[in-house]
Amino acid sequence: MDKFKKEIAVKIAQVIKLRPEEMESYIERPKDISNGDYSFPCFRLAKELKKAPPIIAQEIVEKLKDEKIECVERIEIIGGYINFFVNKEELAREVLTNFYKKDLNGKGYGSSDIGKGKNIVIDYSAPNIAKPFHIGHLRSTVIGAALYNVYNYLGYNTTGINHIGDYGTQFGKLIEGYKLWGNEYKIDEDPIGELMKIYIRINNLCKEDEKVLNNCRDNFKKLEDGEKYCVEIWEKFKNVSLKEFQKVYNLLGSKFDSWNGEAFYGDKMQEVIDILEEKGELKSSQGAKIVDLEDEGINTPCIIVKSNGSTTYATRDLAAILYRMRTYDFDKALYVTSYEQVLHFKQVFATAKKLGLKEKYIKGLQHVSFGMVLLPTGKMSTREGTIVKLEDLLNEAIERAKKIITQKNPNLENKEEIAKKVGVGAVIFNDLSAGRVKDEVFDWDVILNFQGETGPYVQYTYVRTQSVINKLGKLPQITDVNFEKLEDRYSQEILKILYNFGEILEQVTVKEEPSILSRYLIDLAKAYSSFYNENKIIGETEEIQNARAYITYTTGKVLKIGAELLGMQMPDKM
RNA sequence: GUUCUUAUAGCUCAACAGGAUAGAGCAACCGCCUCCUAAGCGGUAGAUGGGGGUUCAAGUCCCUCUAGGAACACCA
Repeated sequence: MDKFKKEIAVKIAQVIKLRPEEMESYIERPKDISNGDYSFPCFRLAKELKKAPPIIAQEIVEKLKDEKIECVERIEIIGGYINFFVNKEELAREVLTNFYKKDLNGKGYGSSDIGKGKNIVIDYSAPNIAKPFHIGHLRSTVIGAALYNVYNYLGYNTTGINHIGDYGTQFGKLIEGYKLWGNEYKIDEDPIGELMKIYIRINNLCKEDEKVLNNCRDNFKKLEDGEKYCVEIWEKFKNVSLKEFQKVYNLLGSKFDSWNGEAFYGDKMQEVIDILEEKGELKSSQGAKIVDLEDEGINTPCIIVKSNGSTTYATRDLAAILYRMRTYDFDKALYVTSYEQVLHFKQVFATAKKLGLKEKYIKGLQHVSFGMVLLPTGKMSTREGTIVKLEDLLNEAIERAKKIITQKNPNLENKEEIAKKVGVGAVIFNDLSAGRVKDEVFDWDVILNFQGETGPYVQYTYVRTQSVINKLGKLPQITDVNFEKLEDRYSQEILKILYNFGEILEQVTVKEEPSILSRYLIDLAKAYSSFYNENKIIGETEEIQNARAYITYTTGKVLKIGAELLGMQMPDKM
C-alpha cells in the first residue's frame, strides 16, 4: 500500500539482513515533520547487536550509501533514529498520477479490491417498532452505514441488514395495553406517539401487577403461535411504525439491503432448539431451557426457551446467524449496537459455537459496540418518556442551517436542499467524529455547531475547491502539471494526507471505526484551508496555476468521496 | 458483589497496535476580508486522575487505588 515505506524497508532489510515485511512494521511516521517522512528507530537492534543505537544508525546509513533509495532525497540521524525525507516532487507525482488513474477509470481514489470475494454482513439501525425513533438510534444507523460504505468501497461484497425489533414481550405488552385502552387513544392520528403512551402506561401497570405482566408474556406467546387477533394488531403496528421510520431514513439517506427483522425468524428458531437439544447442550432450569456457558467463561446462561414456552432475543439472533451463514456465507458478521448488549452478544456467540458452526463463521461474528447517548439529566428511556426524537433533531438542524445560509449567502439558489445537506451532514458527522466507545452527552449546541471541526467545515472546504474550479472554468489536466511547483510546505502537507487515504479506509475496517475517516477529513480540510489562505491559485503563472488547481481538484474529490462514505452529502455551494 | 468500560487543557476529542518536544476544536484574548465564499486563516494562554511496576523508551502494557458509566436468567 505505502510504496515509499516499502521501498525504504526493502533497502534497510537488505543491509541488515532482515525480512522486508518485518522491517516494514518497524518503520514509522514521525509526528513532527521536521523529523522526516519515515523513521527507523534502531533501539530494538541494540540488544542483539550489543551496540548503542546511534552507532547502529550510523552503520546502517553508511551501508545505505551504496544502496540508493529512489524516493528518498535525504537521510538524517538523530539519536537512535534514522530519518528519511521523501523527495517532494516524487511525492507529488506519486499522489497525483495515482489519483488521476483512478479518477479516469471512474473507480475512485482510495478504492481497492482487497475485499474481493469476501462477504460482509452488517446488522445495524434496528429500531423497535411502536417506539419513537430517537437520537439513541442514530449512532447504530450512522456507524453501520459508514462501515457499509467503506467495506463496499474496498471491494467487499457487503449486505446491510436492518434487524427491526418487531417481536418479543414488548409486543405482548402493547397488545395488552391496546386491548385494555385502545379506544381511548387516537392511534390513527399520531400512531407512534399514541402507542408510546400506551406502552408507558402498560409498563407502569406491569410494575404494579405481576398478573398483567404475565398476560403480556402470554400475548407474545399467542403471537408466536399465530393467533389471529394478536397477529392483526402486530401487523397494524408494524406498518405504521415502518412508515414513520422511513421518514427519518429519507432524511438521513439510509438504505438497507434487507429488512428481515426479528419476526422473520419466527419459524426458524425451532432448528436452533433442535440442534442444541441434539448436542445435549440444552438444560432445563427453573422451567426455562438454557445453555450453560460456564465453560466459555460466561457465568450467565443463555436462555433459549422461556418457562412459558416462548423464545427470546437470543434465540432469534441464533436463528439469524444460521440464516445469514447460509444466505450470505459471511466472512464477517458485524452487529452494530450499544455496549449495553455486550453480554448478550457474548452469550449468543458462545452459544453459536455450541451449535457447531464452522470456525470461519464463529470467527467472523463481531460485536461493534458503541457508547450511549445520554441526556444531561441521564439515560433516555422510552418508558419514562425522556427522549429526543431524531426527526426533531434533524429538522432543527436543517432550520439552523437555513438561518445561517440566509445570513451568509442570501442569494443562494436551492436553499432548502442545501440546508438539508448541511444540517443533516452536521448531525451525522458529529456522531461519527468521536471514537465509538465514548458516551455522548446530548447537547443541542454541540451537535448543531457548524464551526470548527464539524461536518459543515468539511463541506465548506469542499465548496471552496469547487468555487475555484468553477472560476477557472476548466478542469486542469495532469499532463499540464509540473510537480516541482508543489514543493512548498502547504502543498506537501496536503499531498502527504492524500497519500494516506487508502490506508485510512483500511484502518476503518480493521478497527471498525468510522471516526478514523472523520478525523482524516478534518485534517485534509485544514491542510487545504491553510493552503488556500496562503496561496493564490488563480492568476499566478500558468505553471503554478495548473499545479495548484490540480491539487485543489484532487482535494475536493477526496473530501467528497470521504464525506459520502460517511453518509454525508456534499453541496456544491453553501 | 462479579465482570466489562472510561478517565488527556475550563469543555469536547486526537495521539499511527510502546517511540522523538502530547496535537486539534469550542470557550477566552490578539490579529487578518480593495484578493478564488471569514461556516475561514494566523497567533497567545492552558493537560496525561493517584501510587507502584515492566522497558533503552509508557498517555499507551501489568498491578493497585480513586471517580464516572454499563451489564449481570425469562426486556430487546
